[in-house]
Amino acid sequence: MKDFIRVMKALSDPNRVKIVKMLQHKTMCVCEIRAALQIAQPSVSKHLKILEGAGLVDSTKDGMWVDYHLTDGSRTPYAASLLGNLRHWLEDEPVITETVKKLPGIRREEICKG
Amino acid sequence: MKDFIRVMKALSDPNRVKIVKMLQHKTMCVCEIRAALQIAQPSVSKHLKILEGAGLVDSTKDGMWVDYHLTDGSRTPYAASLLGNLRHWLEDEPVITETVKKLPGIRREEICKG
DNA sequence: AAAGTATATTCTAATATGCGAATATAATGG
DNA sequence: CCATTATATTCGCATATTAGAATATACTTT
Repeated sequence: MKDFIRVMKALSDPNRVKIVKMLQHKTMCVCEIRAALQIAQPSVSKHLKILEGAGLVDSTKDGMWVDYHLTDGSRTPYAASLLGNLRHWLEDEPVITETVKKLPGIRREEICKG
Repeated sequence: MKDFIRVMKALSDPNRVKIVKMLQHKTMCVCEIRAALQIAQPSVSKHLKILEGAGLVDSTKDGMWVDYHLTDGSRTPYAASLLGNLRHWLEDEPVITETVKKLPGIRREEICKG
């Protein structure tokens, strides 16, 4: 039950859903996500921690950066199922398509340092 | 997005998940649900309203009683998918099996009037 | 109509959540 | 070691959520 609730709660916030949808396109570091969502860096870190706790995303250290990427959902069937469904769900949602449209223009070398 | 978030939020509360799992077994009125969950009646009504708003449950008036039952999920693909998955998810969860075990002993003719 | 029962709504308190500023930690480069 | 940059954590505030008591509404029965 705890695992299920954690996944539901993690996906109950629009910013976290946007993060998942963005990570479907590419691995991103915190400041790239921050630039895409236009919210404060600590907020991004906290959202990522919640997504990580639910087994939806995972992180890899890359020098100064921390790369966040979707998991394969192996931790819980709930994470696996939702991640699978979210591949096609919300694809036509304006808020999502607009966010995804920004992604090619967001590269850490240019965006960060600020 | 709104519809998706509504379904996730609706299923982010243990009592509401229990309600869904109980309704998989039978249609129930408010006071039956109240007896099964051991929470106040207004709390049950509010949980049901949230589940209804998410397209997960529906209600039918039956004289003095209001029967609540699961929907067919036709309102949103999110409701449909989650209702389908919840048919098998959490089946072995202790909190759920114990709640479901009570159901045969809970009948409105005996439980209500209190 | 009046009384009784089931459900919904309102109100208030306790807790949880989301946000950003300030601060702490970790890694890189001079 | 010191400065810089990326990320994490802490803190305080505003809002949302959940719970139950009190109240309102709807239906049934007499």
